[in-house]
Amino acid sequence: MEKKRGPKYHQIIDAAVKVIAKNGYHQAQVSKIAREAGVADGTIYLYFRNKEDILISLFKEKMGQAIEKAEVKIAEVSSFEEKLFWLIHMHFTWLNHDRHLAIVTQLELRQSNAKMRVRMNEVLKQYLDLIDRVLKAGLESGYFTDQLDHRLARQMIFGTLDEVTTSWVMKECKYDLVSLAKPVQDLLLRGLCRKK
Amino acid sequence: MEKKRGPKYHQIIDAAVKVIAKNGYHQAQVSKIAREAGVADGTIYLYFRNKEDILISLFKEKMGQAIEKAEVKIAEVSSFEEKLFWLIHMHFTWLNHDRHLAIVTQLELRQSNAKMRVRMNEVLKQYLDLIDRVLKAGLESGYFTDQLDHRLARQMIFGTLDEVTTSWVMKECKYDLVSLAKPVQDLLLRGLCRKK
Amino acid sequence: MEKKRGPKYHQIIDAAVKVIAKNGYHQAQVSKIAREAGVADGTIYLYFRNKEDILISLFKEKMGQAIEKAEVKIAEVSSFEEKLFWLIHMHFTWLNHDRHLAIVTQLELRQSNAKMRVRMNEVLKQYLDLIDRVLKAGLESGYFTDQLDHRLARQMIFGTLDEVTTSWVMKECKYDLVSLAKPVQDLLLRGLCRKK
Amino acid sequence: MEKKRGPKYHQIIDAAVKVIAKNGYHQAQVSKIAREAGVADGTIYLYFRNKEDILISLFKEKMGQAIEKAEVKIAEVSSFEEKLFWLIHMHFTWLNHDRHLAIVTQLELRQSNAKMRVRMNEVLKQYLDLIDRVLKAGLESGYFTDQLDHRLARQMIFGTLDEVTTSWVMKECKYDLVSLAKPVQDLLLRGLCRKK
DNA sequence: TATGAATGAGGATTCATTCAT
DNA sequence: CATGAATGAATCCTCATTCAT
Repeated sequence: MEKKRGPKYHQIIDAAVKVIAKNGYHQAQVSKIAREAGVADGTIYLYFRNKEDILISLFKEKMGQAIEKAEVKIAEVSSFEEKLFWLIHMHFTWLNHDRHLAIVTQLELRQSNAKMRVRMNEVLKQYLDLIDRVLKAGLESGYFTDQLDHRLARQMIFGTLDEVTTSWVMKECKYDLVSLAKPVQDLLLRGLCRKK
Repeated sequence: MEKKRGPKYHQIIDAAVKVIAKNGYHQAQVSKIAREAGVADGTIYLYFRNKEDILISLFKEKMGQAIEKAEVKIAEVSSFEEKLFWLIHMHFTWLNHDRHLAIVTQLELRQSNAKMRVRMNEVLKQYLDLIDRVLKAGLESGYFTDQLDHRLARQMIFGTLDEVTTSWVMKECKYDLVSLAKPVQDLLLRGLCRKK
Repeated sequence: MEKKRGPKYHQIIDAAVKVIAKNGYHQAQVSKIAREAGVADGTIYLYFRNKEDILISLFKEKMGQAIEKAEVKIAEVSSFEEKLFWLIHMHFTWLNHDRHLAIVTQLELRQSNAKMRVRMNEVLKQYLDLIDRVLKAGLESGYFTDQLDHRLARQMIFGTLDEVTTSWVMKECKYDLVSLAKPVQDLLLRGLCRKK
Repeated sequence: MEKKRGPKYHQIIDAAVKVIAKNGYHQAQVSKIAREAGVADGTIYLYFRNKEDILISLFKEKMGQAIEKAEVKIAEVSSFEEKLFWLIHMHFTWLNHDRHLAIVTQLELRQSNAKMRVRMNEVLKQYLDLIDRVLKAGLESGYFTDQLDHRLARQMIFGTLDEVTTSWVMKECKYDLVSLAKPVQDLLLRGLCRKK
């Protein structure tokens, strides 16, 4: 039962983002999302298999767009340092731009159950793959050798970006996230060590 | 209404860890926890205000113990590098040792609602403070200068530890977490850069 | 959140009367009422805010109808004695006609908590106002002067009707209540005194 | 299993009155009564079979005392009018004197279930018998003839006293109840009719 | 396509009562 | 006599999903 796309598909996803950001994950009932989207409760089920499917689709759509944009930008630059910079920059720009979405991905969607998070990780996989490709560029350009544990490096990058973003959201997005791109890049490249 | 401590207090907390790890957050009914603890449902409420209070107390107890142990160990060594190493080592040891607890803290407890997470963050605050103290030692020893953004550094450390641990849990704890302490320390200290 | 009216609204109220009369106030679970009404448990909540709201609505609906009918009849006659007679007659007819309702209003609904009784008193107020209007007619027609304490008179009338009805219900409605209308009117008008 | 009397018996009953008056019937838990009485929860059960038994005993003790006093006073006077007056006077004096008890008997105890009210009615029976004896005196003295329905007369007297008292309690005992004895006697004797 | 009324499963919590001490 | 820790039964309400229109 493949569900349809149509104008209402995105209408419902955007309504979901808005409703979850405003009310929180556990107070985002299907009927509220339907009302926000301006459709009947039942209509939701013409476009999505179930509630879970709305959230997965939401994550897939939004994340997918972000990854695509990042990929394009990263392909435009050649050095590892620049690629890493733009990875961070695009990540921050993406969430800095849509605060509702930031709340939803960093705080609310994490309350979903284990089963859903497995499915969201499948989406996240593409992002991790992108990080891997950036790292591979670093290896190939000789920026570092394979003494560097690839998997750990990826986890440090992702973990840091995620934590920085989450902290920003929990501080109610009071400061500019994008301006942190450069210092974060620097931190990831050189670590805590600052000896000359 | 101050609740009692007693042998059953810890009995119930440990039962909660086991039940949540096995069944998942949303399938961890009070009656299941009571049965696992070998007490009546009502007995739970002689020791905890409500279900939420069990989970908060669980987090507080377990996290508290871990932080205490880490603090002791960190105080025993003097250099920044060693302090950082033991911070990581203790973090990994803690969760490597109790896989049920790892599942609960890394995956299940994150499904709790906003109100609960605020209260859990209060506990987490102590851990972040510990990281801050370690970083301060680095600053004072001249390992790095205050050109390093303290807050970002803390977020990198915590984000990395958290992501490494979560990945390990999601890989079903198939490898030894503690053996990652050294490479992670190295990664955090020197960053991705490996040029000599 | 204004609740709907519809055929099911009255269906549920009538089911509540039947279930409460048969099982008693504290044994009248929502699921029993739903089953009796032939709807699902959840449907109840499309028509009523909560269980309390069913009971308040029940009282309001039934009492409201009775008061309206009594008012019409009382307006049709002109003398104070007749007005009083019809007040009593309508009161007795109302409950004599629906024994389940009699049990519910005289015995079961009185077990409700303080908050509910305050709300039921608001409904009862309309009935007391009706008694007051009847008494006012007696005053204006010169049947009695204002040496008569209005409030006490109302309390005697209401207290007597209530006690007569409750006694009848507790005697399991074994005799005809309506036939008591005339003797009760006589008693209220002339008191215990029977000297000529 | 006949329960013991002792100093704590009355201590517990008085605690029950106080707790019910302050917290309401449904918030008067056994443990609250025990605390107020200064005994352990379990001690209650050395003196009473169960919670119901406390309330029945409370009603029986308090009502019994009131009836006894009323009987003595009524025996001292000879005319029907005087006997009726003292019946009313003693009823009002009793509750006017102990406002907590008034709240408990007029409002709170009525929330008890059908089974309990049957048992309370057995106690009340003695009071109704007293009214009957007063009425019998009226019949024998020729104050009225047996054209007067005895049962209805009793219901009017009791219903009126009860309603007057309940109204007074609901008005938070703001006026003096005892001063209503004379007007109520007058009302019951002569009815609403005031023509000469 | 779209609607929205109807469904019904599922769980935290209270509190009267017991009984080992 | 007295204690008080422990027991465990019992129920209202929400909300994702369906299906007749």
